Amino acid sequence: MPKQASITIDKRIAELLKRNSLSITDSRKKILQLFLEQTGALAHGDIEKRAGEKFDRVTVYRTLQTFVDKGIVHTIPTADNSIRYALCKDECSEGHHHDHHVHFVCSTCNNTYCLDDVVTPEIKLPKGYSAEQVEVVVEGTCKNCNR
Amino acid sequence: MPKQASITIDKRIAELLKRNSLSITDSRKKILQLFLEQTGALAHGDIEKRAGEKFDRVTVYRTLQTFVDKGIVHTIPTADNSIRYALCKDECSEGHHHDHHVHFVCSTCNNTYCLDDVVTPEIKLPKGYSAEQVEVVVEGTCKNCNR
DNA sequence: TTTCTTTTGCAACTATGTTGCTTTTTTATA
DNA sequence: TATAAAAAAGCAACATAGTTGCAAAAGAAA
Repeated sequence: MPKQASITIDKRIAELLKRNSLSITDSRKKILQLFLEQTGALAHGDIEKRAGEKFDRVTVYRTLQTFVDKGIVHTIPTADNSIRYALCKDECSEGHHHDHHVHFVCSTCNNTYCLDDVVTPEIKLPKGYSAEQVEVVVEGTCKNCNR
Repeated sequence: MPKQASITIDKRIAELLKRNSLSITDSRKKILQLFLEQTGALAHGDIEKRAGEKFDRVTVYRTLQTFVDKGIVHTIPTADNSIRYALCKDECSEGHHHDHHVHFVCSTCNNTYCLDDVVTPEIKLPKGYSAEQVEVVVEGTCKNCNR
């Protein structure tokens, strides 16, 4: 990786953390880097592994929780009961996620993607029910695996 | 409960198990009864509690897994990472779930419902992606809690 | 009833997630 | 840039969730 690029990413990360009044620490930098380096979503386990056993499990849990609280990442529910995390777009703010896109789980490569351009549809509910949030998870084959 | 009604339910349960070539056992009967007795979905923990500590944890896990495999119940992913189970409608068969309805989680009473009459919408995916299944979970306030 | 098959319960284990507390790191400020 | 206050990390211990192998028990079939 060229030095220039990593400086840029470092700056981006530092700004992101400052904007959310979070201390700039190794674990937070590393975990954010993992998210920036890749397109898909990450499960807690992925992060633990990819961080190279450098951080305590508890630190990873707490860091992810902090990121969710601050609106930096959002969670994606999946059928296999393993929460995945993905970076939020800019519209998310503390305590208020605007996560109106569809999520896609590839059954071949098992990656999870945010389809940021696919908005969740309106759901017409029966009388008496009112919706606060709509989660759509599509399972299928992704771009790469379909080739 | 009138005796007549419970005989009917017992018969229904026995038939359901036979149809799926499953032995008729206490735990299976009891767990199916829990599902039939209530409108919402059940999490593993709910079942363990409501079965009155009569069965081993392992038995409950295995029973639920068997029911999922046979297409008797289906799972509902939720944002809090706790899989919930609900009875399938008749169209489901072994190894092949036809679970095209929307699920609703009430943020007040925390119950999960199958909205059998609300079908999942078509999702237009970006080029290269193909869908096998679409899961829609709506969070909001249910009929009872909105009153 | 007896035999064969299926299911259960138990024990032990792995994985996942949480909490309290101490030490270390970061930040703000002098 | 040294230092005090605040925040975060690490550790230990615990709690919950889920899995596996195996022997005992229950169900099905004859």
